[in-house]
Amino acid sequence: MAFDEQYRPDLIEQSAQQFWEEKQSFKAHDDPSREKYYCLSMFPYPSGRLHMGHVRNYTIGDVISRYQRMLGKNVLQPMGWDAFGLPAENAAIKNNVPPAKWTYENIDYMRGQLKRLGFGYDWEREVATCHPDYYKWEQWLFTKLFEKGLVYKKTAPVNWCPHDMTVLANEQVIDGCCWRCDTPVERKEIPQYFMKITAYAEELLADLEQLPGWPEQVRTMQKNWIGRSEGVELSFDVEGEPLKVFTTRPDTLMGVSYVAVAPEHPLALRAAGDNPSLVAFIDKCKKMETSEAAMETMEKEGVDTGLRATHPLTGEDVPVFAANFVLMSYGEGAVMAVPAHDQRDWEFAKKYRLPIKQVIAPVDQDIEVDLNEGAYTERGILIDSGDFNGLSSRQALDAIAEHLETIGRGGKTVNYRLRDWGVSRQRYWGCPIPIINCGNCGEVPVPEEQLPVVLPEEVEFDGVGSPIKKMPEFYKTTCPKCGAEAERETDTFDTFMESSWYYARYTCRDNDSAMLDERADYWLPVDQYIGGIEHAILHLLYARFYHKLLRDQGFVKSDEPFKNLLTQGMVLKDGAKMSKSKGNTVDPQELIQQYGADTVRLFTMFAAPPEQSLEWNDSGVEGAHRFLKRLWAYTHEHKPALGGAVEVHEDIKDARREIHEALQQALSDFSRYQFNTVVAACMKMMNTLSKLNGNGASALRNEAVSILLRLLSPIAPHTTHILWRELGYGEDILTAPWPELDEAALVKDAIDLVVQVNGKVRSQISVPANADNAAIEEIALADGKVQNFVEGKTIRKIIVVPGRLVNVVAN
RNA sequence: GCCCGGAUGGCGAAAUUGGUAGACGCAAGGGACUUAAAAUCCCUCGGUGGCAACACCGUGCCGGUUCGAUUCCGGCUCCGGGCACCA
Repeated sequence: MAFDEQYRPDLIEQSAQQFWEEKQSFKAHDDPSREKYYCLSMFPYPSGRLHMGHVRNYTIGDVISRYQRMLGKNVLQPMGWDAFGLPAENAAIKNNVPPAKWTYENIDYMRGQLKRLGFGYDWEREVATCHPDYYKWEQWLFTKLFEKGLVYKKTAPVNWCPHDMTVLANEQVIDGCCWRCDTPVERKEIPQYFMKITAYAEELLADLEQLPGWPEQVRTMQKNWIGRSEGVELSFDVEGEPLKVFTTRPDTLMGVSYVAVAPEHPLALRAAGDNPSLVAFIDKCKKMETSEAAMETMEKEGVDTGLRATHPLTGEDVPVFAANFVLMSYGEGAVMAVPAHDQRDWEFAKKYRLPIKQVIAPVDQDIEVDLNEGAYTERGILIDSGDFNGLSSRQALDAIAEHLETIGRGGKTVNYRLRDWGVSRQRYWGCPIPIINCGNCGEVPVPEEQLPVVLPEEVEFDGVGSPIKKMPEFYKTTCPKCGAEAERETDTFDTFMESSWYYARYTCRDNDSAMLDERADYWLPVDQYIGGIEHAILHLLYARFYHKLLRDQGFVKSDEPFKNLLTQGMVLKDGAKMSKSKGNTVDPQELIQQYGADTVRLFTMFAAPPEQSLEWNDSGVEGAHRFLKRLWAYTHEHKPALGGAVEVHEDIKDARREIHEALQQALSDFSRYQFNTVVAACMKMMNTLSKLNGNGASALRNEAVSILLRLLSPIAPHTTHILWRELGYGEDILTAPWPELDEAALVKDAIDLVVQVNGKVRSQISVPANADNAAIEEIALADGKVQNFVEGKTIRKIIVVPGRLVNVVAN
């Protein structure tokens, strides 16, 4: 294209993209002889159009990919679609279009948007999780895990709308009611499949230590989520049967004044038979939402079941309550309560007038314990605890655990907050669970040769239940074991299943005979994973779990899928996360049309550091565009004369130092992925260039423009691609070497220092670059302003921070 | 409720290891160019007082450590994310 005087992003970007397309610039080669770099951004749900969160995520990923490529790495940057999910079903009802059609159309549109933004993806590796070629292998792995015993079935609660007769997602429950018909939602226990993630709890926790490239906050969140706690499991005796409880405070065992069980605990259900108030309470608990947030914020209530539990050590009887705060899914669904030493138990005991018995006294005898004000929750010394009196809490843990073990009533154990992963969904638009239910053989996994179990895409979708549950042609089949008539499972998988292994499938998505092959071990682990902080726990934990499953299946050797993690901050608008459901999205399409992809990319990188949340504001885009126009106009007007070494003439010495100082900042900020200040450094460079004149200006201009274009190329790849060629620097900036700093350019003859008196800035001095501390102190004290401030005072100390400041302490 | 973050000019932000708070940009005001406008270029730009030199105050709030704190420690406030079926 002609080197137009006008900056024309539409033409520039089309031309650059065509060049990359023809050269297949971003096709990744499986070349074990080269050092690889796998850069992955979390794939999008194809909701219809890109939003600014996507643009930010994918720009960060693309900048890193292009940067690593210029450092010489063999880069893989793929893209795909997390294509199953609830929104497609909602759209299907709203627009009367089948979920598959809606999804594939969205994918086509959004792919076009990603291409328009110039992201360097290897599109040959694109995956869509709703395609049978993809989910076949997920089904296959599930059957293998079923055979290994890592999958099991049990009943678990779902949100149930009794009016629509349908299962609701937590998101579809608004203030305890159905979002469509406003009917109060109920809990319903139904059989569902679970993956034994708890079998990997210890490893998932321990391996967090292997992830120094992850943000500390994410590792902390995962650690807390897994929630390992060491304690004691012990059993009370209820009507001759053991009732197991777990406690992290066995030292308080002698202070138990009641035991509480979950409302759906078998004991509570049994006791309810002849107790109307208990029946009413259990019924009331069934009306609760299933989300933890709802459970934890509601008022703590309970009802005496009338049962008595015999204390394992004292033999005393204490009441058994059914309580709404006890979770059936955590531990054994039962807890012992010590009101004197646990605040929640204390509040409950006050409410129901239960005894509060102190058994722990503070080590420091000056501390007063007032159990009328609240529980004493610190550790201390045991009192009123029989044989254990006088022991410290720590000693008591061992002593009591040992004693329980001797009498066969319990012992030390480890408990996790982490629960097994329920993967059944009673929805249509998901991957069918590959199980056949046979009257003779029970649950039978679908044999490999019959996979995939394909989800029918041509369906009537009315929103009342999943259409495949009403399609005999789908669910009627024969048992693979005995040949009898049998029915397929009609539930589908949680969509987190698909997003837990897509990163691995990109490495070999053309393999139609195996889930993964040896290419996975070349590319994996992912060197840099980039995505929203909202995925800090669930998605990232499931993907880590899956990686270990894949490893144990022999597909990969690494223990962890993502070596480095960058959690992108959210793009907010009006103080809240931009999302379709909140209706506060900004459509990047208009901005791209008005300013071009490079402006949108540049502004997105400039607006905030990647990890910080970004409050969206349209103004400011203009500034990024102005910068690119300036760059274009400048290089058009001063086409640098190529060749020849830089002659460091006195006229341009300061300018060259400024250029290299900016380069130094840019190089360092690139390496720590802080792109906003990379852009700032480039702008500074441009400012220096605009003022450049005098002897040697032309050669410096040549050097500086070449540096600037290369620094900017990962961020604004189209503009820099065209300029690199038009100015004659080379054929393809993608293959240019990364710029290098000239340390000699940074050298200064004199250094400006700030002089403080008692920590307040009072003056500035200039000292020779080679001055020692004594000389600096002398110059500082000789300064007139400093003398004014120290007059009449005694100088106590002088602190010299080389290259920065002098602080004179005087009083 | 529990876990994890965040808060700096009118706005987005910078300050890499405790060392000049506000780099870079936006907006605003003033000026140049122009018949005019746009574009572009130049100047000013945290607050208060002052003609000025300069002084005092200032990084959500209260307190602490230090010669020196946006940065470290203790206690709050407000906002955001997650809480297992949104993805």
